Amino acid sequence: MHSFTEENYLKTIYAISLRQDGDVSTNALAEVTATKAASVTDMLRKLADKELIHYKKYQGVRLTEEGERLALQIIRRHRLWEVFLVDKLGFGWDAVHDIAEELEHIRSDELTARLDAFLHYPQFDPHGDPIPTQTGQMPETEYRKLSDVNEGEAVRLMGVLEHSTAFLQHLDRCQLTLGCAVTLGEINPFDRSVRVVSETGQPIFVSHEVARNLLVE
Amino acid sequence: MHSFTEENYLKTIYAISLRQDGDVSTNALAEVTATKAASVTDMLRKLADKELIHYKKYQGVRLTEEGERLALQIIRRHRLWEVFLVDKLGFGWDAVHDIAEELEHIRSDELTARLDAFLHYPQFDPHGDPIPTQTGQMPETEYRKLSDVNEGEAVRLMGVLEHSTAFLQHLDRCQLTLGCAVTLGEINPFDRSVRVVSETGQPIFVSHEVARNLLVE
DNA sequence: ATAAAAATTTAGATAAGTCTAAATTTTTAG
DNA sequence: CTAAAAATTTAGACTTATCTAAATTTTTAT
Repeated sequence: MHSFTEENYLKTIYAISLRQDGDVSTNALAEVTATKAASVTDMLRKLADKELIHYKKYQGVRLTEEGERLALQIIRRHRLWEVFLVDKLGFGWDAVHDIAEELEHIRSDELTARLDAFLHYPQFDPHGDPIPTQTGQMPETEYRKLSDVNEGEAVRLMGVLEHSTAFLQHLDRCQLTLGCAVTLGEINPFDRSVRVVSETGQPIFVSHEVARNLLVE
Repeated sequence: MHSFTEENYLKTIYAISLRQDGDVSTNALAEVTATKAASVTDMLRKLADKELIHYKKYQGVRLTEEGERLALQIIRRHRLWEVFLVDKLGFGWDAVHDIAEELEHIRSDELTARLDAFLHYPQFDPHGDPIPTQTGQMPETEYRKLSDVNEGEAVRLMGVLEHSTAFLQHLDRCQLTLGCAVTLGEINPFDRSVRVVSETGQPIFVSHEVARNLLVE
């Protein structure tokens, strides 16, 4: 079987692949896993031996089919546990990442299936990220960034691109909750900040930095 | 902080201490942890350095106050997760031990407290074992073994001493469920097997081996 | 009381995952 | 196009938890 650490590398390779095209570099992995490039190289050799990644020295890596299957399994478990922590245990959406990071490594298909049923087969986690299916499909979403929406459009907040505690707590303070409907007011041409109006009619000022990290439909 | 492995040793030392008096031997630990005596010795030196156990070479070990506090914390988490797995996810009581063995190592006091509340502060796990309190007290129970009960007495099944899957499944097949009331019929003088009669009037034959591992009140 | 048996510890080795420092390859800029 | 910079890999070392084999201590049985 593969270790806790190997699972984290697979998950990280998948995550980096999503936000760029081409292969994933050693340095990018070192940064995200908070290790040194030399350590990453060692692990890549190991994952390549197990045929979980395609790896050519100096050329970066890409998951094999089996590697991607495993990565999606881990992400599925992570997101299901996040739903559990928020919906059932009442944690804030900004407080669940680290705990889910541990829970995701419990490799029991029956546990995952029962948890899924207990949560009524959720399709999205508390941050709006889609939950991969049992068969390893990542549901497609067609969300736009709030920063790409035009003045006057009415949209609904569906997810976040940034998952840091600081960002999520900022959204809480602004009353920007997933699922809430907002209408775009004028976009400030100087700093591209924007005023949005929530269902309750309350105006909320949103910086471009925040708008770039909010997904809407 | 202490490792996953150190936690398992503490838990094991506590468990062995309960079922014998005097200090716990290296060999006993090696057997339960499925390692070799030499490996146990190494770990004991380490736990002694951290002042989690009292250890004198060749003399066996005993938990310090801090060691016992940690052991009870781990056992508390283990048993709370077992309640979750059985009561909320619908696992059989014979199928939860291994999964709880992994969940117990997630060291978040907030997670444990919220799980406890979500489960409505259970006092016993699915096998009738008491759940240590948040402050590290192991609730006392005054159960007798079914093998010590006299003919004609009416008792209620409250727990098990043996936790193997095989034993628990045997009880399921006999319809011997925790909480069920039974009256003792005659004890066979030859093999000390006993006939018990359940609430429904159904007679159940119980070997001495089984009776020795059933706790009643 | 002492020799044999049992239990325990020590010594030295291994595997996983990490590190630093040095070497190598690839990329970039003039 | 080539030299410097950046990225990556290799070499050698460390830590944790384990092992086997040998040495030591304790217990047991005569």
